[in-house]
Amino acid sequence: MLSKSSKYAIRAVLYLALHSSVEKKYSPIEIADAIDIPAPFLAKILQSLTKDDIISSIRGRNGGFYLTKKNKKNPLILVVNSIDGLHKFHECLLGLPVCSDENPCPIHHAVSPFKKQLEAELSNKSIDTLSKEVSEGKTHIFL
Amino acid sequence: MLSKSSKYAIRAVLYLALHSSVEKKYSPIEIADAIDIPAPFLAKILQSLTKDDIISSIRGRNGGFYLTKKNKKNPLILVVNSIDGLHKFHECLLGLPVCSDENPCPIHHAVSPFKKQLEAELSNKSIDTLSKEVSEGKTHIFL
DNA sequence: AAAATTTAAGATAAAATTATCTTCATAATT
DNA sequence: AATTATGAAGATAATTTTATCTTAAATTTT
Ligand code: FES
Ligand code: FES
Repeated sequence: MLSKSSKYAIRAVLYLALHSSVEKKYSPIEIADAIDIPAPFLAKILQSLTKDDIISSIRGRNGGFYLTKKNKKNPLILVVNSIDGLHKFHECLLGLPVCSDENPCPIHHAVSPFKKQLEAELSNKSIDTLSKEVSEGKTHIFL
Repeated sequence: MLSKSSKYAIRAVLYLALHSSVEKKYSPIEIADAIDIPAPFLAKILQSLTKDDIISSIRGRNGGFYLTKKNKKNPLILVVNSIDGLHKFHECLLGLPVCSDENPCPIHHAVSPFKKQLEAELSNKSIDTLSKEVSEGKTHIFL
């Protein structure tokens, strides 16, 4: 469903939402260590998210990746969209060329409501909101 | 979520459930043509399912793949289990090492019920039942 | 017994995804 | 201006998944 890149990205962005600010920036290595994912791969992902203006970065000494207040107001689905594309949420789980209530595959009815709910969840909740759930200990981005 | 192999397998098994019997067997090429997937790849998948006794085959002239009545009584999840393994249904969608209500990731609550329902659907409905829905035109295995 | 047809098995290849490395540009500090 | 720390960009590599091919074994028909 989600690529490994998207998974890493979501966790990294939430990590930045929790800990970073314009004053406190993070290197890919710091983030990767914290959430236990490969650092050079994460670096690539962060670059790509920066290009799409979903996270922020400053290079040079004392530089790093961080989230502005504006960044934190975005819904998390921007991250998935930037990396995997939204079509991931609209594809048939059995690989049929279209997924619709009109031409459902045998598992469409079990699957479709949840694809919609997951997409809605990621679209409606801001990065900020989701990161607060993490800081409150309700959810986790590493174990 | 499901590998391409599993997707192809599910559709091919349902195709066999619909059309095959001990008297009427199908070659990988016939099935692949019918549901529009690559034939040599499907052949491998069918071999593997045969080894796990989920479908039946007879080789030599007039041979082919088919489903016995017993085969049709099995739940479809056997197919997924044989190819991908059931862990697919128990993994965290964000890649955390465990997925549990105790240590949920930020999207666990949106996702977990869906995984359970899908697994239940595939476990409770037999191949026979699901193929009947296809024959009644309620669902589709190709478009 | 020979020929024809079909699955089984294993080797190989292509493509996509995941991961790493190396060099360059940029910014702050000294 | 030189040094140092950092992200950006692009090349490369490893791994996994997907796909194909080739040969062998089995079964029926002739
Ligand atoms: S048609 Fe297969 S999931 Fe909707
Ligand atoms: S913990 Fe992530 S889906 Fe359950």
